[in-house]
Amino acid sequence: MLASQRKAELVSRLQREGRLIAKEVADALAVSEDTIRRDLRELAAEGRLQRVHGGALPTSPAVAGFVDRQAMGHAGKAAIGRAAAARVRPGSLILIDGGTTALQVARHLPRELTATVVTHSPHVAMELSGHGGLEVILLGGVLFRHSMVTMGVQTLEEVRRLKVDLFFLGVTGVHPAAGLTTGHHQDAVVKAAMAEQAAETVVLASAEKIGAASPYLVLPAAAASVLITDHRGAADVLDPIADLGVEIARVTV
Amino acid sequence: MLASQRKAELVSRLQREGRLIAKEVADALAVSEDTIRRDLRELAAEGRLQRVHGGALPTSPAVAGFVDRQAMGHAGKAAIGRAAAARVRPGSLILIDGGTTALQVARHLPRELTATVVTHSPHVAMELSGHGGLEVILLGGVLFRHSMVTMGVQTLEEVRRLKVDLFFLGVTGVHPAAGLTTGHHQDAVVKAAMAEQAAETVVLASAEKIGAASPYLVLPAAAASVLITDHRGAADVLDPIADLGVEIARVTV
DNA sequence: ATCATTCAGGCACAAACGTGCAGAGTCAAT
DNA sequence: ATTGACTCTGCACGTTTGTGCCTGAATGAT
Repeated sequence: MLASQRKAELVSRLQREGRLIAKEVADALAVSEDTIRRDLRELAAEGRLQRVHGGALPTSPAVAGFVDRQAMGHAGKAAIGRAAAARVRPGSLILIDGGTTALQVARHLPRELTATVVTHSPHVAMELSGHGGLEVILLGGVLFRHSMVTMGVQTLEEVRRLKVDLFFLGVTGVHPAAGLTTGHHQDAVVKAAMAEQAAETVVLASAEKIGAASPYLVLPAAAASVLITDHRGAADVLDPIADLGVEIARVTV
Repeated sequence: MLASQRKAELVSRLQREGRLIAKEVADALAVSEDTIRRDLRELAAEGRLQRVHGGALPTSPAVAGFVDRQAMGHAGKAAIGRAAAARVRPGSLILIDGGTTALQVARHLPRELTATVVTHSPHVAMELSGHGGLEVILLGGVLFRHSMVTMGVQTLEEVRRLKVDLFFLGVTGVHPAAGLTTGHHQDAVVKAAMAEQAAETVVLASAEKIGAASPYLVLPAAAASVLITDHRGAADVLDPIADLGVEIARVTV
């Protein structure tokens, strides 16, 4: 493997995983830790990542608030994203929600995958611009700053014209009684409309969202096909949801 | 084997495998590494690949290509962007094209400006997410990788519903006879539709585009209201355009 | 406070590099 | 056919770069 190729791989891994551990990647790429450390040092000098003891972290880029959320709990979200991406079948039509967890799904779609991806998140769309095999369709509408997705009647109208195989839904609360919830009214409406058009809805929920409830209902919990989470607590929190017929997929960081 | 034939083979291999190792291909093509190195050096000089220690890598397309273009000639484009942004009146409804120059317009919009911005570029939309006073409307459609804008019937349909005050148009050629031109058919159609809906069309053209012509016509030069450029050559290149009734705004870096 | 891990810098070796040069081939003019 | 100019290729040379190992210092966890 070429040195510069290895460096590119490091950057790409960092973006996908949200962190790098020198020892791990040295092992994975079959070179010495010294070499990795040198690479990391040089990449840090170029400002392409931030060096920390034991490995490296991303250099926080542009959109501040959004990125902050991205940094927190990144390892778990990356694992959820990876597990979710593995469920996409070649040739299928999928819908990806906005938000940091859904963005991780986009990041983990295989480079060679051939499929059509619909999203209302410009962030997701741009992330996928590097995937040559994908057709990316962006839903229009009014840009909603907090979560960086488009919204409004235009978005709704476009969603309602679709019929997709798989919808990756991000929510801020998953509760057996309160259902799948989010913090914004309009957001809830759009998400619900998306789920309506999908054969299967895959819910992405990092650990802290399990058992939580936000003000606006997207769907009753039973409407989900699969729940992917990195929750590692007692099983009894998830059992009531499983009892509703939802497949629970637990991932580990 | 002919030298040029060998070079073509190198490029094709690189495309297939994503990387070239000098030693490997020297072996495979039964020539010395010196010869391969020389070939790679020349191909790199032509910009057909990127030379690295040990071999070569592709000049990364898609995102990288876009970023590269962003880097080049940015001083002039920034000045154009600033001058263009100054023309936006508070409370107006404006349309911003995709492309690197148009992105500079977005960058230079005053932070406190209150207005509505419509764009088909997710890049522009994200750039504007920091401007609290703006309502940002993103046009949906199929994402076109080369210029990172949405396209297709959906985009066109949405454009045709609009009536805007100002349209900032980016083109790759400005010529008194050939008109305002761009390198892609669909792109030209969308740009034309946008201009159709705008009371005024402001053309953004960095110096190298003046006097140039690309294959697809967007509009006749006379259809522009204003041309903003950092061209500093003899005035006689711009005079024929001014004679068509187009206001010429020259900026300096 | 102790101990394992991680780090930067130095060293040595191998691989890859650029350059200059010479032989082989091509081409056009004679 | 011969000549001379030119290009392409491989080889030899000394230089640069990348890598792994080592050492002593720094860091973080216990």
